[in-house]
Amino acid sequence: MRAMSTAQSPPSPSVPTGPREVAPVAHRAPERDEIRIETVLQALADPVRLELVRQLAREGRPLMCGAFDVSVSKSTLTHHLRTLREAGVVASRPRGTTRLNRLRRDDLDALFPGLLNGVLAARR
Amino acid sequence: MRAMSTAQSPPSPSVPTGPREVAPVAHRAPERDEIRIETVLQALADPVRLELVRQLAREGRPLMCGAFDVSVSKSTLTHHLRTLREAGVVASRPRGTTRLNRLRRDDLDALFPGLLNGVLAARR
DNA sequence: ACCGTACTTCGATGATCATCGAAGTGTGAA
DNA sequence: TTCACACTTCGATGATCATCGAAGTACGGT
Repeated sequence: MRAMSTAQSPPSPSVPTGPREVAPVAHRAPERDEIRIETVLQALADPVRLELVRQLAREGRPLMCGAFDVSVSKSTLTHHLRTLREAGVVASRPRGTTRLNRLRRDDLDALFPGLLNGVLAARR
Repeated sequence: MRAMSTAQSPPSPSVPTGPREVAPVAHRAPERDEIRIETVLQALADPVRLELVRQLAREGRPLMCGAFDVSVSKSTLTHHLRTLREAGVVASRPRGTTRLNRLRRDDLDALFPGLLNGVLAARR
């Protein structure tokens, strides 16, 4: 659904690109000033998602979806990464046929100094 | 239910005080080393509970249940305070006919340094 | 054009949870 | 003991959500 995606030309010259209320990309992430603490905490509160954040922090570099070591299905992993992305905890950009997920340390540290370090300091 | 409560004397001298597996008080809170980050984040993730923590931090002293300014029913407030208590975020002790709720800053700062400050630093 | 890999979307399902009112418990005071 | 106040427990309800498999989309290589 959502029409053929490969089409890059709108059906008619009217409304050339549209008002573009949200952004053309499917994978939206909030700007820094749009990140809300409730959403971030909600995102971090899930054990699987917390583990994803831990692995990103431990590796210290972006990871593709398939590189995470969690015991959930592919679709569930997508769901969790989307939750983290929409909360502003991670950002992701396509890399060939895969997708690189990056921990938004700078933004989180700027908005909630100490939060991420405190969470990561917790003993397993 | 739970038998007549007014009875203060156990039925028999055997098992004078009992092994007391869980503690005689109804309001249990985890010891410092029992506090888990997932539970704490889960507790902080709710908007009402986050507001309770904010008010406790702002006042800088224990507050009785009735002193919180939130727009939920009495029973819902009890539910949220219990969630915070069982997560280890607050501690509460009876004070006459009321109950004083205290933010467990020391324990949280020791376990997850920076977390609470980061959360409280978030702009409303 | 075709295939395979990598990820996403969809719809369903079971579990958890925030919410409430009503009824219960406990404490201090009259 | 009786009352009023402060809080808790209970049971119900609607909402959110983690989970999955199946089907869809996108991209790079052959």
